[in-house]
Amino acid sequence: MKKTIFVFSALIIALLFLFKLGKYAYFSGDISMEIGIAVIALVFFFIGIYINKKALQKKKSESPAVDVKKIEQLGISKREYEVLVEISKGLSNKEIAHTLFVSESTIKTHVSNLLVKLDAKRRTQAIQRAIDLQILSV
Amino acid sequence: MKKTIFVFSALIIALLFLFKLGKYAYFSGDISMEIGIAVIALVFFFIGIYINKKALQKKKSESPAVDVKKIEQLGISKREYEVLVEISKGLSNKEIAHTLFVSESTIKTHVSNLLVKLDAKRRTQAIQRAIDLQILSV
DNA sequence: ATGGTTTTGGTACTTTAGTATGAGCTTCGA
DNA sequence: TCGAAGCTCATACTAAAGTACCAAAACCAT
Repeated sequence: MKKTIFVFSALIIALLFLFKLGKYAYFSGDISMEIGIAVIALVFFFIGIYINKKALQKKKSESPAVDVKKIEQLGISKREYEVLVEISKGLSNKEIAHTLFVSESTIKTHVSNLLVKLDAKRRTQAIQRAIDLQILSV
Repeated sequence: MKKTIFVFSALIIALLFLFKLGKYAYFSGDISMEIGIAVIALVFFFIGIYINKKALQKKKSESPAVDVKKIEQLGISKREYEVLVEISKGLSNKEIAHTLFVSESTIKTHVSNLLVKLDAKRRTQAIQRAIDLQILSV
């Protein structure tokens, strides 16, 4: 929002500046005035593109980020989240146990807790829920 | 590409038209000329936004589409793909059997075939592979 | 119509996944 | 320092998931 205000302020200033240019052009005849108008048009044309691009960049960078707040809200611990990530990669409990250097029993405990906290019956459903909740970066 | 050419042609026409407007404004004094310039600036400002938005829409609609060719290349049949979609929703074999009105045995057969064709050991891995291959719309 | 593919289904079996319960250990804030 | 919370692990189950192999319809193109 602050940036939007700043950009529009800059726009107004640019507009006023172009008014001055327009006046100078006014004294120097038709042809240079047409060039001046063309310059003004092009400048604002690219300003429009620039602002639009900036606005869309924000939207993009907002969506695929992992929502840390929701992880806390769901009461998911760091270790449980690590397990969740490995699940989403398609690993089995045994494989996850190896990559995290713990026993398979531990992983099973974490998975069971995850299923409760994510309100899922299976690990595949947990993946879907996590994606919906923007907890996992797809 | 055709659209781009068309848009730029329209831009040039609009520019010529605004030159005429500029000349009329030239005869009616300073104030109306400033307004004319402002109008020109605003018009091109929004034209820039519009063109940029159109260009980005194309990019977006290109990426998240399901790649039908790859499905064929992998030898995945329609029915098998249906099962794949249900798997990605987090359903169990029994649930998939109900939604597709067949027996659980049939689903197991489809799943086994899918795992081979997707080179996966588990259904969770199959989901990941399918997403990587752009076979599933995330 | 005949052969290839798809879809369907079954049996029998092995392997993962998931639940329930209990328990020892660490960490960290009140 | 005391308890709550998190991490760890085990046992003993039940329930899904997955494999292997077979086989009968259905569908589709030559």
